[in-house]
Amino acid sequence: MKFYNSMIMIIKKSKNLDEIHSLAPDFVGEKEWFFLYWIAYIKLINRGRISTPELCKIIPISQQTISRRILELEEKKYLNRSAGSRGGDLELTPKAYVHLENVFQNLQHVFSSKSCVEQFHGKLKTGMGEGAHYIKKKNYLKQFKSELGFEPYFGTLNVQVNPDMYEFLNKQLKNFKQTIIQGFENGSRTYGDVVCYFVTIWSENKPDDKVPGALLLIQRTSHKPFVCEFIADECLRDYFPIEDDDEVFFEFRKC
Amino acid sequence: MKFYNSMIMIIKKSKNLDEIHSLAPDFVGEKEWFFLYWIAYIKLINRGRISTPELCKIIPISQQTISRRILELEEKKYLNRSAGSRGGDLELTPKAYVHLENVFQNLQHVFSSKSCVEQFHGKLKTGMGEGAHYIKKKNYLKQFKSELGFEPYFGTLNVQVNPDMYEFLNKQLKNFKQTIIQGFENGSRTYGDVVCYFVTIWSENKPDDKVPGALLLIQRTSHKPFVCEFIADECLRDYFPIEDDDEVFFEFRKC
DNA sequence: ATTACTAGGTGACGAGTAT
DNA sequence: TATACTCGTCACCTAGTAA
Repeated sequence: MKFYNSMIMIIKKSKNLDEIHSLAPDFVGEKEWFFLYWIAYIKLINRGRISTPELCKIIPISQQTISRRILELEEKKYLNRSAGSRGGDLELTPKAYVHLENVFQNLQHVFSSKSCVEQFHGKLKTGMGEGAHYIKKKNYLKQFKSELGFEPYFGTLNVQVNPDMYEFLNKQLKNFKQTIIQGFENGSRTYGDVVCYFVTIWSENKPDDKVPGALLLIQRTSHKPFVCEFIADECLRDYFPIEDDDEVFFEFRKC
Repeated sequence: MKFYNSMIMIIKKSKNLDEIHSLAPDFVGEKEWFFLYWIAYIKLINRGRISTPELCKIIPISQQTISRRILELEEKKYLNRSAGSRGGDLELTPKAYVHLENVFQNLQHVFSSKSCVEQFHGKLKTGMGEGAHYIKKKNYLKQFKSELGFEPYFGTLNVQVNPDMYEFLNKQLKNFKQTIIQGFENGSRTYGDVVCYFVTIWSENKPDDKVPGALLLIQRTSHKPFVCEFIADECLRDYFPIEDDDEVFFEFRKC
């Protein structure tokens, strides 16, 4: 239980108002925390005085509420307004930074634990055959076999994931096990490196039949955003079987 | 302006409700963000199913509101509840992690900018003379002179800062310029290393007369928490002059 | 211009309770 | 046990406006 304490800077509300004040005269709620966060961030880029109408343009609350919130937080010693009225220079106290830092540290834990999202999914789409074009090259093929442990089927499985998932996936990629297939030159054309991530793939049809494969990041292709290309040692379309717009699931294999 | 965008995941409210829904059907407010944050953190330590009454013990909101919030966030595709009712296993979607990560990244900016708090202050207190005891040792004295550029006055200035400031100061210390004075043995006793941070010190009396000095972290002393010991090349008590409980200000010299 | 007070309307919270 | 509904209350937010 004490483990949770650092996370919760908001003491559980009680029916008795006096009790709140004796327990937490400097109570900070969600809204107040965000206000401090906004101010801290704004101070990074805009040092100096900011008026409440200016803040109002940036922060999604009204000028009146901003004014009230500043007064409250000043009262509770989270803010100092060095200059008098007329665009006073807001400053967060160390007390405020301690609150921001608590959340920051917890978020560090969240994002440093690699597997905060374990499964990804998307819809099967028909690719342009670009991926297949690459895979067929003997030079790549040899490396696939040695690096991935299988000789891939001559075609890629194109899975379109939603933008948020794609964004998150991209940011998390660095945490996952990868291998790089070296590029090469073939007369006139240059074939770039291919980054492969080790994944397992499955479909709704056979949720317990997870097939090992690889997610490819072909460096030089202009592959559409939000589409991931996968390879495996057989034709997954036939294996599962699946068709366009069917849901495809995948997860990264542990390092 | 576009610089601000990543910070604001809460679209400014509008009078027209329809407008909100067309602009941001998946609006996440402060409370909702914190809810996702709490769930993310709880999932780190307690993988598996959690019931709403259990969450209620941890999160400072009622079971009813937790239930309602889960439904809302499920509706907006921030949460998935894999199992049916009866303690369903909550899971954040990548969309939710993107929101958490935005705030996380902004906090990284806040805390990586070294000088988010520039000035510290506290009240002058009379020390136990422990600091002075150390400074008098010739072995330390020599090093102070070479490392700090001055021969310190035979006594430390003890400044008591409030707990929040002390906590924040401690966490931020690693960002500041320091030098280590090597410890030594003197027959029976061992004198530990002393970490010195380069600071400037001033008082309310002479706000423009900032005196260079050093903040000492004497490794082996059991110096009271929340008290910082400073040295300078003269007796600061007489120089300013200041007495017990007077406010003393200090800031770290830039690297 | 700015800050901040008052007043009024609304949305959110939690108690009680059905399922 | 659990989840989630209804409903009364209240806190909070914004508009208007004073200073």
